[in-house]
Amino acid sequence: MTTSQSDPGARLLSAVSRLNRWATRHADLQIPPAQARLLSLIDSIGPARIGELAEADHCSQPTMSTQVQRVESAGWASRTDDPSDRRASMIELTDEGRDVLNEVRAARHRAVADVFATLTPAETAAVDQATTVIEKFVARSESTK
Amino acid sequence: MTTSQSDPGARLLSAVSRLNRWATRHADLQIPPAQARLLSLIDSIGPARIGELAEADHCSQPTMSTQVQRVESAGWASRTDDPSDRRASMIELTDEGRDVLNEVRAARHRAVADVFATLTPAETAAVDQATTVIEKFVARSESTK
DNA sequence: CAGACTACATAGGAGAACTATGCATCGTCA
DNA sequence: TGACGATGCATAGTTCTCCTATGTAGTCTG
Repeated sequence: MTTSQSDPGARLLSAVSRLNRWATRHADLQIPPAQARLLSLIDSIGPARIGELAEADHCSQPTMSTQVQRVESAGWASRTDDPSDRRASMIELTDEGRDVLNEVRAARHRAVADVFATLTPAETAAVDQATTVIEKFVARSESTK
Repeated sequence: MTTSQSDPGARLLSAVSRLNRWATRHADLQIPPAQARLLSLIDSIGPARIGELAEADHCSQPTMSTQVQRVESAGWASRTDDPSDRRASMIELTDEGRDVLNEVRAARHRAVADVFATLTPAETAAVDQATTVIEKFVARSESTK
């Protein structure tokens, strides 16, 4: 007997959790996943404060503090004082950080390449559309708090 | 300056990692995410051995051993001896486990409900298709090893 | 300008994952 | 049939990620 599995939302999140699990194990990132996510985030929302990064990543501020310290001590990001608020500082990628991020993206690409090759054109299109919707989904969920 | 972010595969995995992060924080699951994932897995592939579960979840055997012990001691799964191999045992959901799983699915549904309400019909359709493709994706990647 | 608020850091703990390793059972083959 | 490698699982120890609670320094406001 199987419990009901019909709700689209539950199904999506379940599938995403599983794909994420697969990707974490399969894509050989060289760096911890959370740090890869952070580099990608800094790259996309530009120089930002710790609090802004935490909100955008949907994690707590202390968690982001720690992660920033890690990527900073690895030399992948740097802080500059926020002239308008001496408590805060702006986090941005270093050149080395950008290199690492590009390597992360290459690794992700390599991870899916084999499977992508087996997809039909229609499925490839669906994946592309799916990605766009998911990106919009996460972005929209920020305002929904 | 922004590094290139055009590769479909890298983009998909990045988006998925972010949505998963959002879901983990936002969906109030009551139980740890890995255990939720395990209940869902046991439900979908039926009574199975630890090794089979580990492979299907793309995790190591020791990791699955520990997780099974947790859901077992919580009363959500049970073991029965595998008659054909005394080293192994079959893991299956208990009635209570099914109840918990249904609650997990309800929580996931609640988590996305607000955002789903803001999607256009076309986007909803895209999400639905996306889910199907992702499920296929993960399933197919099993054979690609 | 005192007190509330804000931005970040630190401390401490739980969960999830890994590799390495040990033990019991299984299968096979001399 | 009995020894030996292979297999299935458990345990140990470590790393990473994340949380809440709390402390501290800087900012704003009545």
